[in-house]
Amino acid sequence: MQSPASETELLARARGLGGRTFVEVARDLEVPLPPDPRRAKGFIGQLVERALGGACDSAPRPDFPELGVELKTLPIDGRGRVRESTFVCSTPLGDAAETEWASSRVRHKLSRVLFLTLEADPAVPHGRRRFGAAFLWSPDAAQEATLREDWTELMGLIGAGAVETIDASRGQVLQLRPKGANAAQRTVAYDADGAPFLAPPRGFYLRARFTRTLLAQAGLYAGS
DNA sequence: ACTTGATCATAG
DNA sequence: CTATGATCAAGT
Repeated sequence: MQSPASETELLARARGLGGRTFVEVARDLEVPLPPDPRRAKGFIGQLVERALGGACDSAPRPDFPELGVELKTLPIDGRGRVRESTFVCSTPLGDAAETEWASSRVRHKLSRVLFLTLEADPAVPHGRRRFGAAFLWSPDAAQEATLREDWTELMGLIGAGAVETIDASRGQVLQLRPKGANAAQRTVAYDADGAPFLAPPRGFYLRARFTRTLLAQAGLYAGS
């Protein structure tokens, strides 16, 4: 699959997946669908990247580098509501931690996003679940201001050596949560005096409450 | 129903 | 180990 030449083409391809089941798309790409979804959490995301002609590696760049577009799947429950938060990127805890919102990875990741909704109703067998609507999003002025506030607060605490005081309840739309293989994983962080210590790796996530508003903004809100 | 903390797979 | 892709599952 060639990479899409424009946003229009990318969006058209994504919309072409709408209504199709996971098994159908996997079969077309000649990749087997893992038998146990619990052990294949990111599989559908990877499948969609391939189906749309995006980058299939794990390089720290947008999924569609020429277009500057990031692809995110959005799991939707039986009532049309977003079920899960959306992972954005890992959180820099090291001595080279970012200090400017304008050059932050969060801002770059979220500058242009293609959301593809998918069925995530436990009542539907995994293979029979279908892709849904797709829409492109960039933060408007108010959304960007809120993201910047959250990011600045969280990174400020990290810069002050207080990463361990941060829990997932902080942040209006952006939150910090563990992001690792398990709770025992550690990465290097720095305390207020600049001394290194080991801390669980963290990641930035968009709250489901927030992506739900994006769905509504796109005219796709099906909940009550 | 919803959130928070924990976890799973794969590539380089 | 870090990055990518996320969802699971316990607690409230």
